[in-house]
Amino acid sequence: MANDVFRLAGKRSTAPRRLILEVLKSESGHLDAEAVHDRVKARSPRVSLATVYRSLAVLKDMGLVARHSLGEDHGHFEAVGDDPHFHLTCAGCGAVVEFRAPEAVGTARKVCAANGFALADIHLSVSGYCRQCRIRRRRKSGTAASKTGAGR
Amino acid sequence: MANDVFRLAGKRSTAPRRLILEVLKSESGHLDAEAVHDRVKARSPRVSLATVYRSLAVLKDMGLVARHSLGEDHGHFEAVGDDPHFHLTCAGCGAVVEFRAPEAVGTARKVCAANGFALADIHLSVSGYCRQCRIRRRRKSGTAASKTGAGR
DNA sequence: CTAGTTGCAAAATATTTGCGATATG
DNA sequence: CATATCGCAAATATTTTGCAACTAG
Repeated sequence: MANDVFRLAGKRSTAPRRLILEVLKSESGHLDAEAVHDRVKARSPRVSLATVYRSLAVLKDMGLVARHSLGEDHGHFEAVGDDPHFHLTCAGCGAVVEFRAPEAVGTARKVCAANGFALADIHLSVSGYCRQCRIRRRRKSGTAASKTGAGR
Repeated sequence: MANDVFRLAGKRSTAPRRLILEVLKSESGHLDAEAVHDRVKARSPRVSLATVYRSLAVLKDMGLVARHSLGEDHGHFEAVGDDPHFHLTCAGCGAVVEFRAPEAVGTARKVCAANGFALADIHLSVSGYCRQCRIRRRRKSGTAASKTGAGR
């Protein structure tokens, strides 16, 4: 199996790490640390949340996992696959739609080159309101300081 | 003066709000909540950090301020100006370079339309390593679980 | 005068870290 | 067997909230 990814990266291949990576690969969605922890605990109850964070950090350093700030709130993690994609999120209900945008990659490369940077990561996330949320929104408009993303 | 932005938005024009907006407009950089608070305290020492957060939320709702997750860590705020721009950040030293990318706006619009979303916000941030940091990096490579952005 | 806004202190959330125990290479 | 990694609990950082006092309209 491709369990040697760790060895090759000079890291140890441990059960928690393998499990976490497996979880992220199977659930193609975007899980936050807590969600990953839940999935992992189902199979290995003694794995701690701290280990999940530490492992995610390692996996990210290895380039196998990406972290996104989807709802502008806390982090979401995702296995890095073959083709890069980005995220469209609904500011109302939090729904997430993935989309491809090769142009964005080109843009990023150009900008990096122009500034002497070595490209590491591209984060393109678009937010808006889905149909449902636009309707809901029309009724109760301008109630109070709503959700900002400034927060929590 | 354009102090009626608040009134027009159905919000009250208060000293803290005016000050915070002014701070963000003058310092064209990207300040985090604490930095904004510091600047504001210099002129009005009794303004609390809580108020800064609450005001930033209001300003963001009004579309006058944007929040970015630049270092992947905590939030940074910026006054929304005339033309939209994006950010290139160095994963090593945290340097931030702004750049324009009208294509990205087009891409975002298309994606929203294709999914029935009403476009609200575009976040394009590219990270990489600047020249200096690439050099620094070559020496001490692969020491341990470094900085992930998973964190703090 | 009334409701939106503030300050303060306490709470909530997300993530990190110290340390002794454990398991990998 | 040496040390990277883990689990646990405690620590940190960031952002939010309850509530009484204040103030803009």
